[in-house]
Amino acid sequence: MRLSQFHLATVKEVPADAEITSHRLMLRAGMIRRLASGLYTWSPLGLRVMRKVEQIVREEMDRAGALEMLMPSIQPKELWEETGRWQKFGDQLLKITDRKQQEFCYGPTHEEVITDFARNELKSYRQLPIVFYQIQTKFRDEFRPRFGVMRAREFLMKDAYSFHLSQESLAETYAAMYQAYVRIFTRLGLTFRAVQADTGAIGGNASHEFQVIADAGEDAIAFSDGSDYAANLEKAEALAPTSQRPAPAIALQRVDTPAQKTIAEVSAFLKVSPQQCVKTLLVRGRDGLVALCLRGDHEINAVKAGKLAELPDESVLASEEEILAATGARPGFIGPVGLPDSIPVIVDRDAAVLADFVCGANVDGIHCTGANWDRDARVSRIADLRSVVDGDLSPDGNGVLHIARGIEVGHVFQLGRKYAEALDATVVDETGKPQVMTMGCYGIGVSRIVAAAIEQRHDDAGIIWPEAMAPWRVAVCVINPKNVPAVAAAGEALYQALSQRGIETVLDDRGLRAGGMFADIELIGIPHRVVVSERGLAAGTLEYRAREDSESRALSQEELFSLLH
RNA sequence: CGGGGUAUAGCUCAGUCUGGUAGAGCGUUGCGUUUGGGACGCAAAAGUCGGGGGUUCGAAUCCCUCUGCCCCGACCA
Repeated sequence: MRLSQFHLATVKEVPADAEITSHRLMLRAGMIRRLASGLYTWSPLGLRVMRKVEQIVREEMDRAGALEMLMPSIQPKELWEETGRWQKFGDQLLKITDRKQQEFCYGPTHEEVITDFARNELKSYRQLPIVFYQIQTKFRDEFRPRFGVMRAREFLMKDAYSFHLSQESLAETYAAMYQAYVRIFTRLGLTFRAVQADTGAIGGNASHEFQVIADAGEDAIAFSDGSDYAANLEKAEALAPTSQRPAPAIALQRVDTPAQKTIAEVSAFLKVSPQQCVKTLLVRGRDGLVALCLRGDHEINAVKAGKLAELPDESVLASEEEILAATGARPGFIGPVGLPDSIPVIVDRDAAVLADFVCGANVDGIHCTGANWDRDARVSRIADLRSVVDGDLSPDGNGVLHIARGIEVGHVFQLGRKYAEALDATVVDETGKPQVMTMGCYGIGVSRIVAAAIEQRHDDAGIIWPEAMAPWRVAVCVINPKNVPAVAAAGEALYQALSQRGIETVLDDRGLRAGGMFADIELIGIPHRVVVSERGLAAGTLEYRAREDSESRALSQEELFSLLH
């Protein structure tokens, strides 16, 4: 490609509200332009990068035996009512009405459509297992679109769905897809981690997220430094402490804490560590209020709480009025000592081994010291309630956990029979009896990968693409070609020679001054740059610089070709 | 959904408090000088000041209303 024939649209200024690096750099490089909230136009430059990602995804899915197809982006309401998701998906589902007043949605995902396809197409167990996939635009009406294409409403996604007669078959395909994902993200040149994920309300058997490690990531992940263990923070188990609870050593006392409500305030005021305090959360259970007790330095894990039998899937904190009515005290002074018997007290494993701890006294302005379980406070049961923290032991017994930020770019999921059951997707088995199929689903956020790569690889000058994602591998920059015909000719010849060797090359023949040319090429992240100049021509060398290097070096044409081979 | 902010030239933003003929930088066009890290000079084009309503002799500026966009919050005791 000759840049003089291309629409390169770099800009110097970017809106103040473009907050994260990848969003700013994509705008500056002219890869995307915003059309409306969460909607972006991909320029020729941006699309070149997205197509690179798409192609690697496609090749690896094909290699893994998945079959590409294409489903409509618009889906009929009736199908979504069959699975109950027309209501359940909520406001993120963009609903549309056609001129006949028939209702549709713009697909946020395609379980309904593919399962409908499968129930019509698949009749016999002999056709299984089978994996279908598509690469297609999705729409989710996000509550808060932000960070450019990282959390856009419209985005490009690869979604795959597998169909099986047995759980064993699903497990095999799941493993194959997992391996395909490892290949994809490795080929893309990204630093990533496959982490165990919570299966959520769908309740499948296994799920992994593929997370690109980056500080701007929206997800927290926990990983062991002594093993392969890695899990989403929502899922990571906090091991039970090995120590036994000490015997009570001191008597229960009530002390005045007139204005100390938070753990930080109480522990500072009473000169005890937060680890020696118990914090109590009152939440609305399935049947009245429930108390959850944690060590003062720990945080509640909402997903773990949601799995308790006493609580709904999404627990909600009690209001100040409810708390006052139930305990006689305001938030900040609640504790397990002297709670009404009607409120179950569920205690985190770590809080349960404390003795002589500090907690709220259920009287405004008063806390207890020297409190002890059983002697002073009921324990209905002990559970894992908290999020793990840096330094916790790994649940698999090997190493210590660390916390990192990640960007979720892929998700593999053993779905089970939920959708096949709802849509009655069956095949006949060896005995001729109909069996509901078992399913898996496997997603990759193609457009998000582009942003995630920039988040992971950039410097002050701009983007640093991994070779596999770069819009071009090599840029040939010619200095002052208009005044020096020999330089123009040499640049053209080098461009032809590289192109003929199958090396994707862009020729910067715009005739810009050197500074402007270099700034653009660095901003758009081309991995290799070659400068053709009067100076180099006289010396008989080319000036080469890798995007990641800070110095140029002189190469002969042969050396350049072998380097780029 | 709750709270806050914002909307002015193609882009990024001043001007609004204190009403009085619409501004800058970047970009664009033309001419000239330049040509190895985002050059310089001269000239030029370019805005229903988000929409509607009101107050006023007079509104980008004050008031009401609608819309778009952005930020913060949704697990804190």
